[in-house]
Amino acid sequence: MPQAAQTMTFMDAGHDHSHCLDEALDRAAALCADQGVRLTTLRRRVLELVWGGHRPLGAYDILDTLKAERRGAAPPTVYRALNFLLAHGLVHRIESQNSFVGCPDPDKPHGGQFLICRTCGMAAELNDTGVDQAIRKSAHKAGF
Amino acid sequence: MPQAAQTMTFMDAGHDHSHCLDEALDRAAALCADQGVRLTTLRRRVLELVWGGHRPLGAYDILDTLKAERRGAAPPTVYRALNFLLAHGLVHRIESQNSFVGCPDPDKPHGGQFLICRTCGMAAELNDTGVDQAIRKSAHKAGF
DNA sequence: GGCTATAATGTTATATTATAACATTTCTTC
DNA sequence: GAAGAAATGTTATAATATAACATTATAGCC
Repeated sequence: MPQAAQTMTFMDAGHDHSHCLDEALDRAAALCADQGVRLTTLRRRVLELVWGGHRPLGAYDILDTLKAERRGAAPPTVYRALNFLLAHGLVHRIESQNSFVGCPDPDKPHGGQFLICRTCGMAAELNDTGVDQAIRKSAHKAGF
Repeated sequence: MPQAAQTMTFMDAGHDHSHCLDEALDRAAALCADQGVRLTTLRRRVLELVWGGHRPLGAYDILDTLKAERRGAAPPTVYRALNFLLAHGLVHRIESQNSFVGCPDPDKPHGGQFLICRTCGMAAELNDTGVDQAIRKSAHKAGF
């Protein structure tokens, strides 16, 4: 729900992001190995797509890409992979958009707020205990 | 997205909420009059249902009730009324649930966070500038 | 009061997002 | 390589939401 009040300008031109993606995939692989769960080809590919789209992707966007790559990709194909990635903190779901983004920091626990640019759709994950603390404090006040 | 970490107990027994509902409807009517927009019978009824359900209601929950009351209620009937109410700050949408709640304080600007009880589904609106401030601060840090 | 423009609602169809249920394949472990 | 578990394939359908156009009601004006 938190959304940026102002537009945001990115300076992407000329900057190669591919190594970021590789890093993210490597960290994901390591994290899964640690946890004894399997980052299968499909799951890895979905994670790659989520990361590769430089903004949040809908499940059916991902599905469209998968369909072109493997025979018989269907909604459950995508949703199962996404649910796995969500469960292990590798992606987040942006509820206000029914869309998914890669988590830049899957190792650390964090609160789950995003800033989403109204103009370009880009999302940045907030990783700042201030917001969590304020929520916690407010929740306490409200009797939760 | 913020959710209560703990369960919440309500002491509803014996407490008559009907006057709260009346008050809410009266305030809504006043607010619409101020803004020169029409709180029609249908919109008022939907607001009443949203408030009357003591927890967030889905659009199709509302639709089911409406269907029993007026011939020809259909999805657009509900969604149009809800969109009107949303636009005028009379209800909020809880994105994580695709559900709707009455806004207890439609006159004041506020940030849109909710605490949602994991056990009973009850939602309480946060109205605390601390959270907004923390988000704003964090957004600034992130370059938004 | 009747006329007109606009807003609201009715109506039908369909888009979008997500899951259920069961079959098949793949992987791990022994 | 056989058995059990996990993952994926496959088909169908549920749940949420909107598009598009027809009809009705309302407000403002004469």
